[in-house]
Amino acid sequence: MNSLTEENYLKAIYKLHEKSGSMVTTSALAEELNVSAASVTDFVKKMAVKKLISYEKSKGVVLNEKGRQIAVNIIRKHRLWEVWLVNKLGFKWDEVHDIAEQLEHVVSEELIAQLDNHLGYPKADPHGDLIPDSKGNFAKTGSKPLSEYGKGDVVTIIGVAEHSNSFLQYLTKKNLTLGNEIKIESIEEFDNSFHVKINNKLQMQFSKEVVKNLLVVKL
Amino acid sequence: MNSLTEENYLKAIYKLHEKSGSMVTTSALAEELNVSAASVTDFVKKMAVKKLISYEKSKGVVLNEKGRQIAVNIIRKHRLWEVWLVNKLGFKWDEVHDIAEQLEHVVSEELIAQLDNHLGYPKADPHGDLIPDSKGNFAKTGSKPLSEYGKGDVVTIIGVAEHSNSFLQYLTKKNLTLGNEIKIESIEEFDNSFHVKINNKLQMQFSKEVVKNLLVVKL
DNA sequence: AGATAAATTTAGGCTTACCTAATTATATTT
DNA sequence: AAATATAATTAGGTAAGCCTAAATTTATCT
Repeated sequence: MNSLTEENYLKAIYKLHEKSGSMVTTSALAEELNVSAASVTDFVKKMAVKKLISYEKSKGVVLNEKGRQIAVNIIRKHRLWEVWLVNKLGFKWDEVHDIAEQLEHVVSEELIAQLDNHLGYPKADPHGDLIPDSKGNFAKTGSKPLSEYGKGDVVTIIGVAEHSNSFLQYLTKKNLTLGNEIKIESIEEFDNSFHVKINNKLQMQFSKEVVKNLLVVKL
Repeated sequence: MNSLTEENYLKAIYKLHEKSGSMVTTSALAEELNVSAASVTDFVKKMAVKKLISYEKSKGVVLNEKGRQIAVNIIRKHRLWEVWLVNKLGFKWDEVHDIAEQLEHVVSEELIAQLDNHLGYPKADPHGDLIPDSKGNFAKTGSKPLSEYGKGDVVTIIGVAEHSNSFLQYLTKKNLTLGNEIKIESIEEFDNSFHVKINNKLQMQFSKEVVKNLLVVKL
């Protein structure tokens, strides 16, 4: 019924909307999907006819409920597969994205239900991203970037806001993983870098790029 | 590089060649793939240009080494996924084919290697079909249909020659599974049905369709 | 062997998802 | 507000994978 391409468009619209909070532009979609803007205009018109999205000429698109439902379901599948790849097959968190990108399109409600069960109904994927339930609802965690906390705060890493290999590998190299406790010792005024203490032991320094992309909760 | 369609053609050619032992005809492929004969003619010509197969006009096609390699690799992936679905996710042997049909096209050497390891390097799938190794070699079992044995023979079920839901469900209903021992008590001359004893306990009768499709080995 | 049936191929078209180049609409400068 | 830059759309085309109908080849029957 819905093609691979359609699923990828819906997922991309969802993702870009999360980031910007507003309508998703033709050029943003073209960039995200690596196709020309002309192709995007073409395709979104077709999706609008199917009522998956609302399209306002020259303005952009937003997901309709129907489209959101599909998008969230793909995200659910993607994240469950990532958990499987890491927890059951032994992949690293920076190795699973491309494989999950393929697996997420496999169609079988039964399969996903069984997989979810096999994994013990995980709430989050290996990067700390929440896994929506089969109805499309996300649990809320109240996580914020480390950058929003200040001197003296003690927080726990529960996710990342950036999924590039280079960032994930940086964290791995520094032995930083989800669950680590961070105490903010001081903040450098000049470059907004953070002096922190990890698990009450190791002293470290985080650049502003790092603190922006570490998602944490206060205990 | 190779499209979904191409993979399905190669797999179909492999399968039909296994069955007939000779060149695979246009009409057989059309039937297997649910497309028109004209589409098959078109497509096999393109595959021949890529040297995946040899195509003789109006005669049919055979796989080249390159095409066989791809076909066997897909079969390997299909069967490993079936093992996973049954052994890890709890599916029944008659429920896994369609899902494995999708999973087999996921591209990642690493994934398959890890999956194989996760499953303990199985030699056969849930239907007893052999799983080729990563080089494309099959272990040989010397299994034959039960129909080739005679009165007094004692054999063990190691696979099925027919994968339809109706046959698999028939076996399930009768509580017959791989590993069961069959003793041939007598053969009915009139309709070639077999009187057998299962695991030295249960008396049963098999029609000639059943005995043809049960693959067994003699101890 | 000649006639008929069956299988295969050729010819011409369609749809999907893409493209480039040209045009139009929107935003940003000056 | 006019000029310019940027973004979006329209127009026209392409390749992949399919189709039907017509033509051809191969097989089968008397």
